[in-house]
Amino acid sequence: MKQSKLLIQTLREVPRDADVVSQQLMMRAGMIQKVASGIYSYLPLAFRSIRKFEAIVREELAKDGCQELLMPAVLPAELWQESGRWKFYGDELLRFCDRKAKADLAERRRRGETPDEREFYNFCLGPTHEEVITDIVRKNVRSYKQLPMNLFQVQTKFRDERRPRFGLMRGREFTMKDGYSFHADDACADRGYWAMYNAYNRIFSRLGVKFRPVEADSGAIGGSFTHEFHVLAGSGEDAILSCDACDYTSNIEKTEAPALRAGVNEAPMGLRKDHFCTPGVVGQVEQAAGMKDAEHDGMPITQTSKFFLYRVTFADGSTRLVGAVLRGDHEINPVKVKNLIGAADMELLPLDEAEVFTGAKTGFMGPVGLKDVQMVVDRSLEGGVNFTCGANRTDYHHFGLDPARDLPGCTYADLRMAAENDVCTRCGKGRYQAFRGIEVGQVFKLGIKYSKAMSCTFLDEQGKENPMVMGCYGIGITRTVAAAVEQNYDADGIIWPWPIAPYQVHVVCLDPGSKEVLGVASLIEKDLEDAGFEVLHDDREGLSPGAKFKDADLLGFPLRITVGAKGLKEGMVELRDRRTKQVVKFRPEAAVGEVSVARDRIMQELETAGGR
RNA sequence: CGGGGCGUGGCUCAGCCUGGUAGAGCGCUCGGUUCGGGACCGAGAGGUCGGAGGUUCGAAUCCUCUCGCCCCGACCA
Repeated sequence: MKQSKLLIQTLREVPRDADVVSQQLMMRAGMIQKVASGIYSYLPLAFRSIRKFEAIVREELAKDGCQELLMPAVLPAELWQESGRWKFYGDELLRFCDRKAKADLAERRRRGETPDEREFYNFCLGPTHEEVITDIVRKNVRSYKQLPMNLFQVQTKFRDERRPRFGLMRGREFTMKDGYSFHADDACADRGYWAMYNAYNRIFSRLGVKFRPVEADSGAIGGSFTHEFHVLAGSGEDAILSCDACDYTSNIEKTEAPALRAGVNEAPMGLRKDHFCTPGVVGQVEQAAGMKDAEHDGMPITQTSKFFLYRVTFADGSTRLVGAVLRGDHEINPVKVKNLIGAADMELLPLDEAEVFTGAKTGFMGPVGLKDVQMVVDRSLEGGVNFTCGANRTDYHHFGLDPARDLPGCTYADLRMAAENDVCTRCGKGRYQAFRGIEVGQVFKLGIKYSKAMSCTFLDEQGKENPMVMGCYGIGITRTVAAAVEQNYDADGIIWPWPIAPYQVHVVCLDPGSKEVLGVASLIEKDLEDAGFEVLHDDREGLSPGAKFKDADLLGFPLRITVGAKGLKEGMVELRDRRTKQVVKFRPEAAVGEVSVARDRIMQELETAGGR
């Protein structure tokens, strides 16, 4: 491909609204262009990478007998009402009405009524396709003999994010591979789950990026389990903890935190109310220092406590106040609290309400003496005594808190955020290491949530009707490509992993004005293409070598071949590795051999560096 | 949704405070000189200053409303 004919405009400067590296580089490299907030056009170079990643996904899924289909992007409200998600999904679901509903609405208005427009919405843009696929399967699959079945599509999805950001990584419109499996029983669904888990490992290994499968929170859906696949990158939104001794790797939202018992060797004292006064906003350090009496001249920070008041909402709509108590030096993990309570939704009680309820300013709220609050206590405090806590009186703290005595009926559980260097709860030997990750894939055992709600059933060997057991499996295609950039770049630009590089070799002709030089470059281009390599030939005239090199670095194809009059005087051209910057000189006719060797080396490096 | 910021040629920005009929750099076109890490000279094309209303003899500039975009937070997977 001749670069002079390629639709591309590289930018020297960073577009103002590009905030993350992948977005900056991909915009500067002329790969993507923003059309609206969170909505992008994929220009030819980006589209090539996207297609290549899709091809990897398709190939690996084919190995597991998955069948590809394509469902509509525009979905009728009825299906979503049937699963119950029409009400549940919130504003991320972009809803609208077709002309018929619009006419009905107009008619009602003409009659002077003021109907709620939202009630006329009868379609949405699909953010995911459980409903549609379940509808398809229930209409076409009746017998256990047809199961299991695994179906997927690669499709443009739309989620109306409140705040689109990070370019392709959190856009509103994006390409996703979403797959769904249907099974006759739980054991089969588990096998299907692990088959996809393995397929995803193969996919991301082939992609050539560093990644981790991590255990993730599955929300309040009981009995289900899930793994997320994360591309490791410093700019990742998710925190991941991974044991340095065993395989345990999990999203920090879910990571089990070891109980770090404190206050267990203390002689219990009574609860000393309003024991010390620390005017102003008080931190844990001041709390620790304030714990003084005849036996104690201050206490370690591990003897302090902190307190959070949440309002939780249950699936039936009822609400309750929940108080969570943690050691002062620990961080709360709200997901753990939510799951422990079994809440559908949970919010930190707004500060003004909390102050009215407890009668104290922030920093001085505590669990003692509050009525109608369900108390949950982190297990690090279990069996311990002589903690501090807020006194529910501004500027005052209690000393001598004994949860067992002072918080009757409280529940102990793991409520804190695990931290780097905590001892692993699985093996008890290793310690957690922290990573940042970009979630690019997820495998999820759905169970019978949708098949039950939508009557997706089959007849088993006994002729008995059962709901199918389902799994769902997603890969954010466009997000993965962005994540690959996020992980692979330097000061000069992108460094594409070979498997998804838009082109593999960039032939840079420094003197396209010279027939001889251009001829050699074109010959190399042809030889390489004939040998199966993907080549972009920078044959643009009137640019200085420096400008061409800068563009080549920015575009970041794995290999660059420089063809210039200077080198050709000695009969040589140069091959340069984008990542290592190493250069080898060779004769033009040896291009295919040199590039093949370089490719093999790069792929070798991917295997050892990528994946686990 | 709360808080903050920004909308001026394709891109990055100046001009706004203190109203007087629109600029620079990059990019693009043409001609010429250059040519191994973003060269130079000359000549050009390109903008209803996000939109609407108002104040004024006169608005990119002041006022009001509105739309869009970005950041932080909340939310979400």
